[in-house]
Amino acid sequence: MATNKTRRVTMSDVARRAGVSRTTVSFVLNDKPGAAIPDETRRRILEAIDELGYRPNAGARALAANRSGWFGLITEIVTGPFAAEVITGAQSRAWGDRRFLLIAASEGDPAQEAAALDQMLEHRVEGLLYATTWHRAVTLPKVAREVPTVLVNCYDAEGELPCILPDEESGGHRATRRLLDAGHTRIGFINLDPAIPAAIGRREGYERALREAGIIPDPSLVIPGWATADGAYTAACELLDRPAADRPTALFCGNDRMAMGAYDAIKERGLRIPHDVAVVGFDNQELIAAYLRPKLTTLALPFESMGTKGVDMLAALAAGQPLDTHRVTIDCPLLERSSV
Amino acid sequence: MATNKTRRVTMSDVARRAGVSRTTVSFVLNDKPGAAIPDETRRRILEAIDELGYRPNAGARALAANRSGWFGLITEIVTGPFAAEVITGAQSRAWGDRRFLLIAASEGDPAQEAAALDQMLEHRVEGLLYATTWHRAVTLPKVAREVPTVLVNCYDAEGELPCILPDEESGGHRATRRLLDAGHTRIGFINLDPAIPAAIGRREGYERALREAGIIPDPSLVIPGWATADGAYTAACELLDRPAADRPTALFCGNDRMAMGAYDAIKERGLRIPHDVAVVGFDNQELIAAYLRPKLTTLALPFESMGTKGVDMLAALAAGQPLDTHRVTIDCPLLERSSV
DNA sequence: ACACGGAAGTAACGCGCGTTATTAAAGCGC
DNA sequence: GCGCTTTAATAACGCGCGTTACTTCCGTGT
Repeated sequence: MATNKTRRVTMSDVARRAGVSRTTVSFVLNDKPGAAIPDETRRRILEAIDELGYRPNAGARALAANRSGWFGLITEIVTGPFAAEVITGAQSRAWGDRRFLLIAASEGDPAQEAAALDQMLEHRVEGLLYATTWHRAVTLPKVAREVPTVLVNCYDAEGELPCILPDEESGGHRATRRLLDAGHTRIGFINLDPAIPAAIGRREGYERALREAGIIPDPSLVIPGWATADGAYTAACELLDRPAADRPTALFCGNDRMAMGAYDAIKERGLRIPHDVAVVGFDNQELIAAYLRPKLTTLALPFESMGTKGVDMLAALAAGQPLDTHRVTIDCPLLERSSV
Repeated sequence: MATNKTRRVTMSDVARRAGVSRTTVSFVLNDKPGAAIPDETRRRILEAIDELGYRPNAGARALAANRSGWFGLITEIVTGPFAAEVITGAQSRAWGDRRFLLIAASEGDPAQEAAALDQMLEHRVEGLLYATTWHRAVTLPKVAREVPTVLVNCYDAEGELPCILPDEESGGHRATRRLLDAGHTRIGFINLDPAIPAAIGRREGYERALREAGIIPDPSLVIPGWATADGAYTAACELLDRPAADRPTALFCGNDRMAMGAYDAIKERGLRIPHDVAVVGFDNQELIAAYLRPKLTTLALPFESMGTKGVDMLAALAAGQPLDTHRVTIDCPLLERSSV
C-alpha cells in the first residue's frame, strides 16, 4: 500500500537548508543554555524553518526528552456545564506550561473509566486530574497511583490523594448572610439530600450565619427536597402556605433548578420576587440563573478555579515538589442578580 | 539533575523476561499477520507483560508506525452545552478506532485558534474537526489545509471543505407539523435573527408545513426576536395581545431560552400551557427544557450525531478514501414533553 | 544422501528528536 | 613558533517501538 502522504519536513531538512548540523538546529529551537550560536547562524536557521514550513514533531520530542507534556483529565460526563468549566480552567492553565490536556469521560462506567486510564498511561501522562460532577467521596483504581493524581470536587475515601473542594460551609454562610443583610430574619432553606457533603456543609454555614446575627436557627425552616424543580416546588409550597407570621420572607435553595421550582410556587401565590420573597440559588447554572425572571442571585461552584488549581498542583507534583496542602478548599462566590 | 522517576518497563524488558527477542514481543502485541507464534511462546510473553505491568508507549509507537492516532477538535467554547455534545459524540466514535481526541478551544480569539492549530499540527493530528456553537459560515487559516478537515455546524465560506450541518428546514417543518397535528392553525413563530442560516431554513420549513396543510402563511405571525428570554417575552406579548380571533394558539420559538420568555408572557395572561397556548422550542437545552413547567417540547440540534459523523468522515479521509458527500445534513429530532 | 520448504525467531535499521562528548577553528599571550 | 582558552559546530548514541530481511532448525520427499 503506497502512502500518499507527502513526507513532512524534519529537522534534518532544516539543517541541510541552513548549512549546519541537526544538532545546531535543535540548540536554536530549544534555546539551549550554554550553546554559543552566533546571530548570523541563528538567523539562517530560523529562515530555513520559515521557508520550509518546518514544525517540530511533538511526539518525537517527547520520546527523546522523556517528557510527554501531557496531563490527563478524567470526568464522569463531558456533557453538562460543570465538567466543561473544569476543562476550561485546566486547559487554559496547562497551556501556560505548554502542556496539553488529554480528556476522557468515564460516563459513570467503571470499564470505560479503566479504559480511559489505560490510554492515558500509555500516553505517559505526567499527571492525572479526576473530577466529579458532585461533591462526594470516590475510590480510584490502583493504577491511578502510578502517576501524580489530584481529585477535583471529590475526595479520596482512603484519604491518600490530594483534593480540591468547594467550601460549602462558607458558601452556605455567604448566601445566608446576604439575605440577612437584606433585612430578612426568617429564612427558609430548601436543602439537598441531607446525607451529602454539600448539604451538610451549607447547613452548617447557614446556621452559623444566623447565630452570628443573633437568630436561633429554626429547624422547621429547613426542608430537604428532591434536587429537582418539582421537588423544590413542593417544599416551597409547604413553607409559603404557613400562617403569615410563620412564613419565611426568603428562600435559600440547594441549586438553581430548585430555585426555579420555588419561583413557580412564589409566583402562583401572587407574591413578588424579591419584594415579598427573596431567593438565593446555588450552582450558577447560567442557562437558568441568568434567564429566570427576575434573574437569580446565586452562588457559583468554583469549577473553573478548581480546574486551574488542579493543574497548579499537578505541575508541582510532576516537578517533584511537595504539596503545601493536601486538601484545598475554594470559596463559592456570590453572583448578584435581581432576586434579593 | 537526578531523575526520580523509576524507569518504565519497556518491550525489551518483556522480551528478556520471556526469553525471546523484542521483535517477537512486538509481533504478539500487534497480532502481526503472517507471523507464526506458537501458543506456548505467546503465553510466555503475555505472562511476562502481566507480571511486569508493561504498558506500550503510545508516543514511541506512533513515531515508529508514522501514525499518530490523533484527531484534533477545535471548538469556539468548551463551556456551553453544544461543544460538550459534539465532544461526547466525537470522543466515543473515535474510541472505537482506538484513536484519541485532542481538544482545544479558540474562545473566539484568532490568535488562540492559531496557537491551538499549531499545537495540533505539531502533534501530527491525522484529521481536524472544527465546530462552532451556531450554524454559520467560517474561514479557516490556511494551515488547516495541511491535514484533512471537516467542519461541524458551520460551512466553508470558500466552499472547499466538507461540512456537517443540522437540517434546519426539516426542523422547522417538523416543529410546525407537530403543532398542526395537535389541531393548531394559527401558529406564531418567534424566530431568530432573520439573517442567519438557522432562521432562514426554519422559516422555509415552517411555511412549507403550513402550505402542505392548506394554510396560507401569515407573515404577521412571524416575529424576529432577540435571541433572549426577554426578547422573546416582548415578541410573545405582541402576539398574545391581539384580538382573540387573531391571536395564535401556538408558538414556535427560535430557541429554548426564548420559549422561557414566551412561557412568562403566557402565564402572566392567565393562559394555560398547552391547553390555551402550545409551545415548541428549539435546541433542547436540557437545563431549560426539562425543568420548565410544564416541560418543554422542543427540537434537538443533533450535536452528538454531528460529532460522530465528523469522526466518521475524518476516518475515511485519513484512510485516503474519497467522501461520498461533501455537505451532510442531519435531522433535528423532536423531543416530546408536555408543552403541546 | 540431498535439496527443499515451512515454522520460529532474530539482527538491524529507521522513525524524529535531545543530548553528551568531542573536534575544529579562532583568538591570545609569550 | 608553542601552548592554552573560548567559540562554533558536529558525530554519535539513545528514547521505545514497527518492520524488513535474514538465519536457523526441523521434518519430508526422493
